[in-house]
Amino acid sequence: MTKDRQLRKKDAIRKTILDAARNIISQEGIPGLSIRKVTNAIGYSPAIIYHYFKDKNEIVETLVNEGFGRILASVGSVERNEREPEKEIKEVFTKYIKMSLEFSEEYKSVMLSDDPAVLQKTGLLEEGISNKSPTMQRLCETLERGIAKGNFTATINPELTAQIIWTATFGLIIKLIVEKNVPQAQLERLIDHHFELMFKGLLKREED
Amino acid sequence: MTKDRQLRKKDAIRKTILDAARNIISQEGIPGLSIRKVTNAIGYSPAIIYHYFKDKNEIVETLVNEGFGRILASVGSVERNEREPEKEIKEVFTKYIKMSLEFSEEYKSVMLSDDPAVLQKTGLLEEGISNKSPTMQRLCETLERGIAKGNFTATINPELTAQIIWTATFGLIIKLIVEKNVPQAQLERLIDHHFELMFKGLLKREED
Amino acid sequence: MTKDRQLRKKDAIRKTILDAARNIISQEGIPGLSIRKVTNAIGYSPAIIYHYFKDKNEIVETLVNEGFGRILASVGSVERNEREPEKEIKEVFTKYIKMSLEFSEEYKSVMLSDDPAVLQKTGLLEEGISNKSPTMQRLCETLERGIAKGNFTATINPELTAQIIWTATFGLIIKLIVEKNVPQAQLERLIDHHFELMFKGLLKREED
Amino acid sequence: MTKDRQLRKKDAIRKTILDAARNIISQEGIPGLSIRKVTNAIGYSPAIIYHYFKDKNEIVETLVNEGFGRILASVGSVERNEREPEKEIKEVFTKYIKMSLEFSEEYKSVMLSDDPAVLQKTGLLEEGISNKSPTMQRLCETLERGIAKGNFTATINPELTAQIIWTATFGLIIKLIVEKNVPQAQLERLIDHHFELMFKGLLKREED
DNA sequence: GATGAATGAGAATTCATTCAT
DNA sequence: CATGAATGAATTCTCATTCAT
Repeated sequence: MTKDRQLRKKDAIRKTILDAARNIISQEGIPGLSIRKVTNAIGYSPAIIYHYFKDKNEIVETLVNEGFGRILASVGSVERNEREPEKEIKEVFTKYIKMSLEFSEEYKSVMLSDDPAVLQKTGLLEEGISNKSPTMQRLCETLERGIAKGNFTATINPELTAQIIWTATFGLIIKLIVEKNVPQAQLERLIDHHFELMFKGLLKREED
Repeated sequence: MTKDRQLRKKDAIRKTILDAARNIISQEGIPGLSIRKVTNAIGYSPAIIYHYFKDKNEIVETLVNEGFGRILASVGSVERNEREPEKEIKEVFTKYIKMSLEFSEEYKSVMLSDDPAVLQKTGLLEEGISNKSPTMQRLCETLERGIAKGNFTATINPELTAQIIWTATFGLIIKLIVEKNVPQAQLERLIDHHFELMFKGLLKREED
Repeated sequence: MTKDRQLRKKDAIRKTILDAARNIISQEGIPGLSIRKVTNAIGYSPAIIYHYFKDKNEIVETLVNEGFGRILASVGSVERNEREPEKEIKEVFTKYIKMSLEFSEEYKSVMLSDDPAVLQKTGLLEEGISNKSPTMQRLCETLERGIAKGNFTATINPELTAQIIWTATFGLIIKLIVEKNVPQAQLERLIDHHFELMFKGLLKREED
Repeated sequence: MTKDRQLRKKDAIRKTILDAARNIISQEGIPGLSIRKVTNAIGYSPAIIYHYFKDKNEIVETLVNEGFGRILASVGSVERNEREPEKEIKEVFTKYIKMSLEFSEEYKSVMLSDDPAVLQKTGLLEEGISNKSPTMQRLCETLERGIAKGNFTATINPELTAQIIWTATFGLIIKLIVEKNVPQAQLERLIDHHFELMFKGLLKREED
């Protein structure tokens, strides 16, 4: 119908706006985003924004939700590795690091936001989180599987360990984002060493 | 004499300004700081700021150095522990975590700022950082001592390990700050587990 | 259509702004020009300026080019006089003097500005200027023609001579502008005598 | 007396202030002069200025009068040259050019000021000026002497010629000041050529 | 004499937003 | 649907000047 076409067109323009905004954010960060820059980029006038979004904030929020979804989806797509759970963990987090760095500014803003609504999605330090957050649940399961298989130290507390692996990785990511210009080679050395350190404590030892 | 009193008064006002600025930063972050807000808060006219500080940047820098100094001082006060370097590390980082949580908003603002001036002091991912930053240097030395003593795995690269220990701890701190209301008991469990994980990878194993 | 009308309106406002700016410059000189004064004069808010001009500089440049263009156009309209190049020179400079006195305040502001952007257009003392400035080029050509024809002393250096004729005339103009109330008759006597001296020189000639 | 000493000291400080101001003006021009810069330069506080001068303007005026006096004095010191009046003229104006360039900013401001009080001293285009201004009187006398001796063309009107020589030289000076960075060699070529043209004129002479 | 403190006015820009068309 | 025009509030910073001490 005509309505359909209109809706589709409206969505297309929304997308154009979001694309431009995402682009600017990835280059200049969220504080660098301005309506003018967006409309300059897409060849429209500043006023048009308010036709498609309530205000600047709505753009940011939309972007943030989107980025979040994308990261979760990619992480969720990692397949179980029954035999070597540590490889599964490494794969999941490596993907996670990569995705985070790809959408670094969006990632930073979501993850560092203390807006309660956002925190409800991002919080993971509370006791019992593994029963609430699917992501943490899966990580815990993987850890438990590893313990059961004899790959991981039996003494660890799965949930706490999951939380610490997560915060440790999170620290690396954030630091990499903040320091922006870390050369590729150094970045890879850091990531490697990160897992090295995590695992050498995680894996079962002969003497245990 | 009078000069003394004047100097003290000048310092007092500088302090007032810094207090106001610190306060604003706590609430709105470094980008939220503006000369106007500061002078509104203290009931002066904007121009007076330039009587006490060269420019806005000098205020930010002063605050950054101050916060940094406080943390460094506390961390620096930890004594060497020749026999058990891992205990020294644990003590240093425990103090560091405590101090960071105490001045959490300032810590967050400083550590997450990508202002070049700030980054010059907070950056630590670059290769060779252990020759530049005294803090990283000490951490590296401790690691090397631990390797020499046979406490730490000989295969680790001290600088990279120092960086990863740091980023991992940093991630824990930031997450604790962002999630604000983590209960004390959970907080302590997390910190304990953090070191547990770090060390079990760090300590030398029999089979090595 | 509507676009036309809009464009015309936009141009009209640009013109309003330029008029106000020109007015202020006439009264207070280029350094006296400020965005605020302009918008106060036209009853708009300061921000709107940036809708019509990139920045303050663009206004100044536009004005400078405009004034310059007017003078150049009038000077350029003088026809070549092959037989008596000195008459051509006299005519060009007479027109130049007249135009300068007509837009005296703008002329003064522009010609005495040491703003680099302005100087780039008004500078003419540098060696080789006759290859850069069309005006100086034409003057040089006329001088060379005069030498070739045997009208002008062969020993003169065309570029240097062009520069000196220019500066001498410039001095007369500026002095006339500064002293404002020179009576018409005296003005004409001065201009006449100016060319007399330029052409014949002070020293007695044998043929006199 | 004590009063004497006080007065002398007061004068000494006035002089210090003026020195600093002169220095700043010669580097950054009159618009570049600010109370703060002056007091920074002399190690006093801004407020002290108002002890010795009514306001900023009084400093500028004092400087301007002083510079003017200096130029006149130096020009007045040129000795008469009975036999070759053209050499006298050249010497006077060469000295004048040199002095003007030395105190260029002050010179520019005085000479371009249209303040009536200043104009009374600087005006010289009016008919009969040679009976009012000592400087112009002397120049006229020299020209008349030159005519009497047979060195200068008899047809010239001394006063008008004096005025034109003056304005022509003035144009050269102002242009040199405005264009600031004219290299020394080019400057000398221009000055040479200036007198060449004044003395010999553009038109070819039979004796050439 | 001298000054530190303070200010009000003004400088150029930038930005999100509104509104009539 | 789209926009040009306009604004008010904000930004940092500079400057001449005043005044109590």
